[in-house]
Amino acid sequence: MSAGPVRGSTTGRPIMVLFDILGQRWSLRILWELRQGPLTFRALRDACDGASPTVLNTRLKALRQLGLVALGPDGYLRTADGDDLGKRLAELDRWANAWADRRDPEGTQQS
Amino acid sequence: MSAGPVRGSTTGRPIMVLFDILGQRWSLRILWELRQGPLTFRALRDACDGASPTVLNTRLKALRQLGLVALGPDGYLRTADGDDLGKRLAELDRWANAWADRRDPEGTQQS
DNA sequence: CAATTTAGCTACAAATTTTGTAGCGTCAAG
DNA sequence: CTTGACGCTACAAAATTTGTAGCTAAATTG
Repeated sequence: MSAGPVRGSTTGRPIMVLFDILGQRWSLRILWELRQGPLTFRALRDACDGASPTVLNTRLKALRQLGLVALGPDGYLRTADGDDLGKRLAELDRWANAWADRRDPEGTQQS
Repeated sequence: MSAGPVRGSTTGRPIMVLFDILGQRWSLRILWELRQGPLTFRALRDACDGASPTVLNTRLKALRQLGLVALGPDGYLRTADGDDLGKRLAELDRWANAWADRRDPEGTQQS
């Protein structure tokens, strides 16, 4: 009943469970892109710079198992918990903007 | 002047820069483990379940470039910004605990 | 001074993850 | 019946991560 290579902590500490999933590519992004309502698998893929369907599906499965995302009639959407977590990401967005400003007040970026 | 395979977004949006680094294994964990003061490279390695020195160093380099972590006389430590970000992780910890409770009120985990 | 310890960090092959492209099976129009 | 959109799988190539060994430099010990 073992299921392949073990990744991440086995302690069961909630924060570690979270780190395990969020520390994989696209997890944070998926949660982020779902902030304004449901997206179909394909729309989500597009929103995520065309992440491969393989990873996308793997992540969605994991996020669903953790009860953060669900698949509804209109596509994938965040659950209440996922939305709650998503709000933290919104705060992170605000923080990141201030942080970037602190590091580069002029905003030296393309376009 | 290109530097190998490109990873993550090139938009320069701060939140994406953050997602890029945090969405790699060990990044969140490193920031987390540094919450109570400096740790030497080796101590940090131990704290992170023995993450390989290769990745650890790669992450530390990136985190230093982003101004989130620095190397002081007593080892690695979070900068003011890193500490600021770290506080969000502490909130995330609290959230994660409540979340886990919601999902499993009995707390079916070892010790 | 020489031996030991501790530090940060590099080398490198094996293992695992991620990418990119193609396409399947289903279902609802047209 | 054809078309199009849906969720999703297959699979090989490319990139990342792991694990172990060990290097160089600076303190510390004797």
